[in-house]
Amino acid sequence: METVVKKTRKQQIEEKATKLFRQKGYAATSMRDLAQVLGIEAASLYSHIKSKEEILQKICFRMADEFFAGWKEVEEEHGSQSAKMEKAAIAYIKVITKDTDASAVFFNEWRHLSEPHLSKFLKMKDDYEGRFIKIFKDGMDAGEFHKADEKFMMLTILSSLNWTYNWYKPTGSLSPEEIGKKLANLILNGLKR
Amino acid sequence: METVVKKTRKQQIEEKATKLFRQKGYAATSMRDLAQVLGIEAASLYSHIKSKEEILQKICFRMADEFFAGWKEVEEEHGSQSAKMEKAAIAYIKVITKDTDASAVFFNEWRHLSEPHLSKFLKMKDDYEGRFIKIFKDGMDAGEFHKADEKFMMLTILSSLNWTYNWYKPTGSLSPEEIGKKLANLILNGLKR
DNA sequence: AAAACTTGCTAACGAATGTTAGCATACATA
DNA sequence: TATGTATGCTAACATTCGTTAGCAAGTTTT
Repeated sequence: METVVKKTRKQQIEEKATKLFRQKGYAATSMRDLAQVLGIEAASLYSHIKSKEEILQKICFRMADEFFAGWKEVEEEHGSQSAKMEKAAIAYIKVITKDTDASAVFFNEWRHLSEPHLSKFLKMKDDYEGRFIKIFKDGMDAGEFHKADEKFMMLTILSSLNWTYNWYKPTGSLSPEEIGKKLANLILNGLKR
Repeated sequence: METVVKKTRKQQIEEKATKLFRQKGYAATSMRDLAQVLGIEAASLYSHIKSKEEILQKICFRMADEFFAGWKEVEEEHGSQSAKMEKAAIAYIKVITKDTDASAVFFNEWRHLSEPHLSKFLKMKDDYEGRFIKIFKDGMDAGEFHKADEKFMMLTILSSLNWTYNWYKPTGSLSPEEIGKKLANLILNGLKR
């Protein structure tokens, strides 16, 4: 006997909007596009939401919150920086794979946020990236990693992790944990054998 | 004595459009925005271009052509797959860093191409990615690389390379060649020492 | 000097945009 | 039974969109 969780209309709107924002981009998605997918009129959307941008804000900040929540697991790791790195990758990939549509919007559409939301968003992004940088820095200081520009490292590695939303399929052979492990391993040990 | 190359109005339009498409996205950039940057009326643009999308097409396919042209250098390399990999990374980064604005548009705005341009574009993208995949496959077959999913590899590595348009500054300390080398090295040998 | 090309303008077009006002119906709660 | 809440409609709004028509002036080529 399955429990059917009743989704509010507002939730349905946000879900469909997320899909559309990913497919066509935020700016190219009209409220009439969105309404059509739901089988209602565009004006009816406004019984449930305040504005188009409100939906984007919800998506972006919910994702941001989840990334920060995922970092808890990283903080519990007190071993090597490599181990920390792996934990971070796994936590990150878990969040992305849970909702690839929302991830795509998070990564690509945040620039359409208006102030002050945009500034708040960018501050959170900086904060998060800083945590990654610290792992590299600590690893280098401890002699565990090659000496290198840690910002360069962070950008390179985060870009690999970020990209997973583009190809991850829940039906694929790799679980999110496995993907995180493999990516961390590739980054730490390289391609060569 | 410097030689001033005269730019046609059409070239100026394409340059400014590239910048705007990168900043605001294709869909969110209006012809009036573009005209304003150039100090003319929106309607005047049409003395030089056929449509808004024509500009996007120019940008996307010029970049694609440059990536393919850069592959010539890779084909001249007949050493190890690692050496080939490095050549490919360098060629790739050279193209990206030559015009980061156009690169950003190339990577993020191609979905706004209409048919049949979209299909042509995707076919070129597939072709190019296939060439990268082959390096990994050959490297694995030759026992030079760890055994792994080569498509996974390609996606991971290309995403790192692609991302450079986001942070490269011509005034920075690293030349495009150096960046390509460093990235290839990071990928091949990993972070660990 | 004539023709062609470049560059720009004003005015306007039809379509699409996000959003509001005002109203109606069903359903759950008091 | 009365009331609030969720859900939806039609009609319309002001604005913006990409684009075209028609014209004019300056510059280059013939």
